[in-house]
Amino acid sequence: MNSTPLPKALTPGQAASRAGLTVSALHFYEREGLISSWRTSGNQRRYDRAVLRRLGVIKTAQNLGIPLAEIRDKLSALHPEDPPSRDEWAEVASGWREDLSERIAKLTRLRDALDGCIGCGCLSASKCPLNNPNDRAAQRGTGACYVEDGGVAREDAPA
Amino acid sequence: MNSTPLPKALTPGQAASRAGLTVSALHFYEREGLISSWRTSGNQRRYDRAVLRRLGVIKTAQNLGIPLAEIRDKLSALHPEDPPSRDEWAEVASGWREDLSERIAKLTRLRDALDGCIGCGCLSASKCPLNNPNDRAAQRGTGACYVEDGGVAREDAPA
DNA sequence: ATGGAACCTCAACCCAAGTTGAGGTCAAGC
DNA sequence: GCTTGACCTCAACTTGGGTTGAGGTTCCAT
Repeated sequence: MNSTPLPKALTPGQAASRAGLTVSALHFYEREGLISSWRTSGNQRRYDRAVLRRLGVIKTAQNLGIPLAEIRDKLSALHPEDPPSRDEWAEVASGWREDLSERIAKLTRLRDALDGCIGCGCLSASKCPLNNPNDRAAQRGTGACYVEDGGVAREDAPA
Repeated sequence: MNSTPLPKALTPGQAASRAGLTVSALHFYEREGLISSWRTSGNQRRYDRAVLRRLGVIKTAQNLGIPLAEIRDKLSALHPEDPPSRDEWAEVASGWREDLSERIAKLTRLRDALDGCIGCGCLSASKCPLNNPNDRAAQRGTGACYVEDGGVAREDAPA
């Protein structure tokens, strides 16, 4: 049962092309502790097939905008090595999902604000929720950062 | 009507704090051609109040994830100096809006894929649309990049 | 047994978007 | 008239996510 047609190990080139990455990126990830490999007698890297899963997770998370350092942490929290259990993965993925949802919500708020502004030529008007050209925001702490975390255009309720 | 309480020019410190930025960022933006200033007899920068609008646009666009170089291009296409017309602004903003919508759509697709995966413990399964652990993607050109532009989980239709 | 592809290490470089620091000037209040 | 804080320039540094290149080795097919 060990004579499967699937090779047990991947060379760097195979791993890279299958993962849609470059070999240098693989080296980089290894240096950064995101993946691991072993060496042949000739000092060449070999990757377990499971590395493809890991690389998939890494790419996905990067797509989500998660920095590598956090990916590494989550990944290493998951398991010292080898396949994560469903529960472990679910927990990590749920965290990322929340993250994602927040980012979607933020972008959506931005888009709504932008929609309003497109119609109203708001940029030069005095009440643009994106923009605040009129200094009133200066009263609210440092900077007129309406569009930062948590909401756009909360210009009402100054009290 | 010219004795308004509003000062006609802003010092770097004022501009920075009103815009919610640092003075060094203002310098940087000026070097990069995103904003402009004039100098006092003592070589200190002064900013027109309109710079706050510009900085607002810049921050907004950055929030949208637009790189400074593109912001600069759009901004300079708008007008050599001074207030953009409503139409000009509308055009730029519409472009950004589309951009934003695309990004929202992409993140939403990702989230949906992630949702599926959380439920199914997919990471270790062989058909994860986020992840593609099973090498089949290697058949489709370079790399198993399901989650890139245009869709997630197009694993069907291999022909 | 040899030529070329794929691999190795290590250091240097790249980009964006700024920040930090040194060394010097300007402006305002007491 | 001096101190203090805001300002000036210029160069170097930072972080993140890698890429590029030099110089050398290994593997595989012919």
